[in-house]
This record gives sequence, C-alpha cells and structure tokens, in this order.
Amino acid sequence: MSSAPLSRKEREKLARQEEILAAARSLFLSKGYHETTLEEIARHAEFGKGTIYNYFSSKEDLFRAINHQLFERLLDLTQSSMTATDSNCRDKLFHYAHGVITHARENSEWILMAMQRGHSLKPDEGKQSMKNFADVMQKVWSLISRVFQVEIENQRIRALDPIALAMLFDGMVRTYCFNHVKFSHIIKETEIEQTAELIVSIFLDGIAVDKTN
Amino acid sequence: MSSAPLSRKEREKLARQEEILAAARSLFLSKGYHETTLEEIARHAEFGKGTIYNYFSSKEDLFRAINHQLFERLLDLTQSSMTATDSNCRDKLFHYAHGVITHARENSEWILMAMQRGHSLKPDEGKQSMKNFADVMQKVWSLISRVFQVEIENQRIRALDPIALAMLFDGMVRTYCFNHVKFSHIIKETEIEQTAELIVSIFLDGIAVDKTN
Amino acid sequence: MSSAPLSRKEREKLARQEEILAAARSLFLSKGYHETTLEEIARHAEFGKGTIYNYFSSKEDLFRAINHQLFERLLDLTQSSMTATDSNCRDKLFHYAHGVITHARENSEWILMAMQRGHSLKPDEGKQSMKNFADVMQKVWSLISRVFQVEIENQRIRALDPIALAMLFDGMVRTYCFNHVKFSHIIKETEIEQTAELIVSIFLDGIAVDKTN
Amino acid sequence: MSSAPLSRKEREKLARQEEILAAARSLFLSKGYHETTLEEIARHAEFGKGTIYNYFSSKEDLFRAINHQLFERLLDLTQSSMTATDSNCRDKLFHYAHGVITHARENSEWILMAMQRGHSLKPDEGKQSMKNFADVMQKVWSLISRVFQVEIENQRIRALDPIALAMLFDGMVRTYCFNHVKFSHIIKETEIEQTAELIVSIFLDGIAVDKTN
DNA sequence: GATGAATGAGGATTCATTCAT
DNA sequence: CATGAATGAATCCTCATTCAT
Repeated sequence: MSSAPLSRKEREKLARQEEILAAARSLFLSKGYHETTLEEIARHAEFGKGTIYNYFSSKEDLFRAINHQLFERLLDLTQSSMTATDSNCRDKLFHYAHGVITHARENSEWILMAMQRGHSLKPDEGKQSMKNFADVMQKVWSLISRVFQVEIENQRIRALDPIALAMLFDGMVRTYCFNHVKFSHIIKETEIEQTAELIVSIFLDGIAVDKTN
Repeated sequence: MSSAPLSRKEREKLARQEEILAAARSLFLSKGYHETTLEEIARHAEFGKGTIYNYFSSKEDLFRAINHQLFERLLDLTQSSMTATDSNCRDKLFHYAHGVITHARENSEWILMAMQRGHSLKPDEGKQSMKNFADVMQKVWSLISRVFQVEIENQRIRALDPIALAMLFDGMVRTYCFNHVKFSHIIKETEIEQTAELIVSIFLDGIAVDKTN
Repeated sequence: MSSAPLSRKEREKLARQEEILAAARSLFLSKGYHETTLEEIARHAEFGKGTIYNYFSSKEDLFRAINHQLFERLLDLTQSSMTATDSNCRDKLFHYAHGVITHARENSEWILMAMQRGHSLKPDEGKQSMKNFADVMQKVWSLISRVFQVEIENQRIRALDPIALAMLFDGMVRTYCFNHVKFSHIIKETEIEQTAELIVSIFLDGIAVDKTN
Repeated sequence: MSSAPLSRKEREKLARQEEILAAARSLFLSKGYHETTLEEIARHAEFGKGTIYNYFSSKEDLFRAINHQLFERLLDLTQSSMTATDSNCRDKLFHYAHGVITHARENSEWILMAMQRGHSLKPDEGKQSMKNFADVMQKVWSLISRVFQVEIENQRIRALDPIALAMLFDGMVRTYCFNHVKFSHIIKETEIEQTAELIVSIFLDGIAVDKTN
C-alpha cells in the first residue's frame, strides 16, 4: 500500500507500535478488556504508561487497532482460501478451517472479545472501515458463500441458502477453536489437519452412514 | 424439589428477586457486565440501589445467579432432548436445536457473556455446583455424545469421536443463535423449525449431493 | 425525681428501653461506635430494627443515652465518695478508686469511647445537660478537688493546685482501669482492693522511701 | 539506618508522603478516624484523592503509618529518657514526662485514637512490628519499670510491682496530656516544666505533708 | 407497637487520561 | 519522545433511617 520506503524513524515507530499491540493483545485475550489495565499493558510492553498515548489515543483505540489486525488476518485468510483457482470446494473449506484453527491457537479468544465488546464500542469517527465485527463477518460469509453458490449452480451441493451455509460452516470451525482453547482439558488433543478434515467431512458428507435413513 | 408451599411473603420475595434478575439479565446481555452499573440495574428493576443488595451480595453474585439460571435451563433442555425414549437421533438433535434457538432469541448473548467472564470470576466458594461454564458444557456435550455413541454402535453414524461430534453439532446451533441475534440485519428471517431442520440435516446428511465426490 | 408510680405500660417500656441500651452498650464498648451497626444492636436486643427508633430517635441519640447513664453513675459515685461525712481523705480517695475500677471492669472502654466521640457529637439540642464529657469531668474533678482543698487548708497535704491534683489522681485511676481491660494479658490480676489501695498510697505518700532524697 | 543518600526524586516523594501523613494525622486527631473522609485528607494535603493511593494502599494503611510514626517517637523518647546514664530516677521520670507532654501538645489525641481503633484493625500482615498498641505500651512500661527495679533493689523506692508503677506513672502523664488538650478551657495553662515537675513530685513524694498520717 | 424491606446519601477505591519534567 | 505522578470521574457497596403492613 505505502509505496515510499519507510525511514528508520518510521520503521522504529512501527516496531514499537507493534510491541504495544502485542502486549495489549496478549493481555486482552487472556484477561478480557476491562480486567486489563493500561498500567499492565505498559509494563508488559516495557514502556511508560504515557508512551502508549503517543501511539494510541485511548485504551479503546488500542482495542480497535487489535481488532483491526485480527479482522484483517481473517479476511486475508478467507480471501486466499476461497479464491484459490486450483482447488475444489472441499480443499477451499479445508484451507479455511485449517487456517482459522491455526490462527486461533495463538489468539484464542479474540473473536469472543470482539463479539462481546463489539456493540459497546462507540463508533470510531476517525478511521473509516472494518472496526465493525458485523461488517467483517458479513464479508467473510459472503466470500465463503460464493463458493457454495457455484457448487449449487453446478449441482454439487444441495440448493440451500448459501449465506446460511457459510455461516454454519464458519460456526463449526469457530466454535471448535473456541472450545479447544477454552476447554483444552476436556477436548482430546488432535492434529489440526485431522480436525479441519473432520469438520469439512461432516459439513459436506454428514455423519450418517446411510443417507436414505 | 421444594415440597413445602411457600408463604405469601416468600412468594413475593421470590418474585422480586426474579424481577431483579430479569432487569440485570436484560442489561448484562445487551451491554455486557462491565458496561452495566448497579444503578442502572436498580433503576431498570424499579428498586433502590440498596435493595439489590438485600437479594444479592454483590454485582458478581447477581451475575452468577443469572448464569446459574441459564445453565440450568440449558441442561434441562439437553437432558429432556437427549433422553426422550420415543425419538430417534434425528428427532433428538432437532429437539435440542429447536430448543436452544428458541431460548436464544430471548437471551441472545448469554453464552457469550458467560464464556467471556467465565474465567475472570472468582470461584464461588458458597454453593457447590454449576457456576462453571466449562462444567456445564462438559455435561451438555456428554449428554449429546451418548446419543451419538449409541448410533455409532448401531453403525448408523460414522465411527467418529462422539464428544467431538457433540461439540461440533452444538457449535453449529450455538453460533447460529448468536449470529441470528447479532446480525439479524444480515440473516434472512426464517422459521425456527426450518433452521433447526437445516442444521440437523447438514450434520447428519452433509450438504454434498454426491457423496462419492 | 418522678414521683408518680409508673404504670405497667410505662414500666415495660422502660424495661425494653434498658434492654436496648444494654445491647448497644455491650456492642459499642467492645467494637466501637462506627463498627457497630443498628442491625446488630437490634439483633442483640432481640428487637426489630425499626423498634429501636420507637425508643431512640437515632443511633447518635442511643449513644448519648448510654453516655448519660455512664456519666450519671460516675457522678453518683464521685458524689457519694467525696461527701461521705464519716471518712477521711484517704478513705474518700480509696472509695472513689475502688468504685471506678469496679465499674470499669464491667464497662471497660466506655471512657475511651465517650472521649473519642465526645467532640464529634453534634450538640444535643433536645435534652439539656450532661451529654458533654467535658462537663462531667469538670464536675467530677470539682468534687474531688474540694476534698483536697480542705486538706490543703488544714495543711494535711501540700499546697498544690487542687484541680490539677484531682485530675492527676483521677488519671491514675482511669488509666489503670483502661489498661487493665485492654492489656489484661500483660497486667497481673490483682484484687481491686489492693489496686485501689496502691493508687491512693502512691498519690498520698509517694513511692520514694526517703523523702529527703 | 538508611546509608545511601536519597536522590532528589526520593526526597521529594518522602516529603509528599509526609505532607499526606501530616494532613491525615491532623484530621484523624481532631475528628476521629471515621469522621474523616479521604476527600478531606486529600484536600487538606492539597492533593487529588487518587494521589493518596499512590502513597498508601488504603485509608487503614494510612492510619497504620501514622500510628507507626507516633509509636516510634514514643519509644525513642522512653528509651532515651530511661537509659540516660548521667541522671537519677527523678531526672529520668522528669525527662519522660516532659517529653510526652511536649509531644502531646502537638498530637493531642493520638493515643486515644490508637487505643480506640487498636483492636478493630486487622493485623497488618505486611510489615512485622510495632503496629500494635499493646506491644508498644508493653515496651514502654518495661523500659520504665527497669528504672524502678533498680531503685527498689537499692531500697530507694518502696518494693512495689515495678510494672504497675510504670503503668501508673505513665497513666498520670498521659491523662494529664489528654486532659490538657481536651479541656484546655478548664485547666490552668502552666509551663510544661512545672507540670512535669509536679507529676514526678507527686509520684515520688506523694502529696501528703505528714507521711505518718 | 413491632417489623424489616426499601431507600439513597455518603464514602472508599479504581483507573483511564493528562502533563510537567 | 518517554515518563509516571497527579487527577477526579465513575462505581461498588454500606448502613442509618423511613414507612407500609
């Protein structure tokens, strides 16, 4: 996007910003937004409290920036999964599931957090796009649903509402991620590949042995 | 459970308690725990601030009581769905999905809220059971998985990990509920029956037309 | 004072009032004014909270009533000690010391409490006299000092400021009482007679063996 | 004790802490613990409310710090009075009385306050020593009593319980102090020297003219 | 009279944000 | 730029007091 190469100053600034984001992300994700104080974030990032305000105008703004990052990654992942030209539907879904699960193991609760605080956020007048969880999800589902749409047109999958399908597929993936981190003591540890495989298989093939049943 | 008939006093006390719970639930659900002040809860319940404390020892306690209620309902629903003797697996799953969706339309985000605050809650030393989200989910999944177990033994569904199946099925249902309330402007309004039907159908039969694909 | 014999109603009212006073006194003395809630007082007195207000207009008023009682007793004791016609100075002082110590064992900290809250009390516009600790002490010292005055005139004690002497004598007695209850684990348990005797002896005779020293 | 010279920052921090302590002490002493709000303390100290909490973790902690200061001073005074090598018993007692009275004119009711709240304070788990009024008094009396002990052994004072003597002597001094501030309108203003002299004289010599009386 | 549920003023405490250094 | 001491708005909670039953 930014064509001009960054000066050392700018690069350093960006690096420090990322350090702060990382510290805040880690804390927000593990303790929740309100349970995390700016004091802690600053200590974690090894900066003074005031310094944070040179990079983000408020705690809320910091939160938004993190959301933005995470949303961007999810969108990128979805985009690349769904628009790959050399893969069929099953592969596309697998790629998506695999990517989300991988990502989630690092950023366990981010979706939860984004959801939870989503609507209590004051609309961010400054920057324009993508701070809204709903917008992001809409795009994600839209991208996925287009794949289904094609499959439906080719009569390879049943003629169901593609958006609903996208949502339900995503729901399986996302809930699995969440549970995995949250209830790791309950859930058997399995390879990410196997899990993604399982989800896709269920979604496409169902679990019943005899479909005439 | 409570065999002795309640006196008028006791009934009124319970009624007022429920009023407070309702007000708090509504606010917690729509704004989140921290965004809701006791002042608001009191105003909403049309009581004085201090009165709340005659019924609940703290804001946290109030939150726990709400969780408890919701958890109980979910468990009851699961139990009654999964142990019905005169229904097959498909019916059982449908009953569960239908019940959760119905319930969720009233208490949209409760699960989210419970999840989110779950681990920042200090363990409630007083009463023993069921305040823990993980415990509840474990029970729910366990109940569902038993049904799958039987089906697997009868070779009516594929030999997959029944707990994982329970979790994924529940995930579809739950995520659907959440999205429905959260993104009602995006999602087409459909009958609860149809939706439950759809989820069960996908889960059992898959969406692919040709399973040999 | 009240010449007319009291009706049963009046006697019962008085009895209940005394029960409340006793409960409050016990709690105030052992826990302090602010640490004692009206709830506790009511429970202790086995009355409803509201009932207290039928007998005392406020917590402060209740406190004042207790002070009043204790002050009255102290004044009575001082009066009777100091005006006894058939006793010399030594006997008078002994009688006073003995009485105060005896009383204090029951009402350990009342003096402390009265002192402490004395000046933070809003002046009681209603009743006129004796709610003021300073007034009471002034009277007590005045009564004691008159005895000293006489002794000085008769050259039986040194010509020192009688008020100062009264105050210092009372100080020994009072501090002893306080310490005795407060630090009972430190202080040897002794007979009240012996203690009173000791104090009077020190005050009159000093502890030095050779006064020419 | 503190060998390293303090940096400017540290000195300023300490100075501000002392300002807060002074404001709190003044208010606690004149109005009592509960009657003083943190708001007032802050205003008095000319700081914001929150600033107080940068120096003391709670109102109670602030109170403890004040007690600690006052206790330390009392102990220092006692120590230096009683262990002076070039003074006899009379001088030692005079020095003590003089010191306490001087100190008390500044911090009139501190002992009262310490006494009063002493037992309602939760034990301060953090630091170990000296927050306890009982401990301090025990040490003070012990120090004084040793002087009496020696005098008794040398048969210069009567063979009475030295701890009791210490307690009673201290009682005269302390009560005098208290009364002086509390009832300054009643008590004649006298020089501190004269007062200390008087107390010592009474304690050693008694007030009676003729000891054979 | 007795009661105790309801009340809300009052106070301790937290923490995002500012700003002088 | 970085800092962290200072700030006070905001919030939970307590408890004396009232009043309908």
